[in-house]
Amino acid sequence: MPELPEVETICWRLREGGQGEAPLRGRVITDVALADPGVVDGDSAAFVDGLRGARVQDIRRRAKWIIIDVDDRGGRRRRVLVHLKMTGDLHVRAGDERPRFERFAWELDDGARLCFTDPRRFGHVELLAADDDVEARFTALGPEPLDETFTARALRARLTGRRPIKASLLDQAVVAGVGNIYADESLWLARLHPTTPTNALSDDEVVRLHHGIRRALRESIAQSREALAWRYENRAAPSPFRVYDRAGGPCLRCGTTLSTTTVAGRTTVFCPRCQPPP
DNA sequence: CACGAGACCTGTTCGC
DNA sequence: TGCGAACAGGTCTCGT
Repeated sequence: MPELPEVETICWRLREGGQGEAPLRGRVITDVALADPGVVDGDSAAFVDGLRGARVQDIRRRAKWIIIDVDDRGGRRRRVLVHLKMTGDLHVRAGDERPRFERFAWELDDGARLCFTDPRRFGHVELLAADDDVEARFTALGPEPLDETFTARALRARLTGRRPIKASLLDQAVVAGVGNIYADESLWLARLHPTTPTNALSDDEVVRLHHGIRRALRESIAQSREALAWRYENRAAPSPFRVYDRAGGPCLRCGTTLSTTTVAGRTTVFCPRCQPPP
């Protein structure tokens, strides 16, 4: 499921606790339960052994990656990278719970467990070597769209080629963390048709797109509880999204029926009136 | 080189 | 109600 706002919210939830969960920071991993060794990149035995006795120091996000800093039982700083891909989730559960689709879990010193669940098994986890440079893993990623340094000018500089603008938004080297949902949300806010050639955007359109990306992501993080509840628990609740999953319904701005098309192989929803073809 | 299609997996939803 | 087909938020790899 997760794009930048959902991954950000999961990191926040793990860091701060809440919703019945205790904060993960400071917990010691007493054991590792590996229900599906296939989710571990690299040596799965080293993953289990390297984390046993480790203490969690921090949980961070870069693009759609979750980075967990731990100090292993020898006191060395190690990093765990988790990518949730389409259907992964990471959450703290009571010690006696065994969630459906659990792939691995860390048994914690307070009796709880950090569970990684993923029905589709696209997600992966990796324990980096002690001397591995985390940042080096992410050099191909574009800027964080919510950073102060991500300006309209910075966006413009990366918008090259004549592929559809939606394909560019899905490219993690252009903007890190945007996926199919927030690409559609951003383009609707910017009133841009998803197939507009990237290099045909005017300066004004780039400014609108820059604004749309940041607004869509910021507002989703702010409403993250709703978004998560909608995603995971209650599809009957009102959709927190402006166009995603609303095909066939009315545009929230002009009432025109929202259309779908396929761009870059992905289902794409847009308003044919607010977002006229290029 | 740039771009799109296919592959990776499996659960859920849709249509007959 | 049952069953197969279509579809799903991401990212790599490969072929054109």
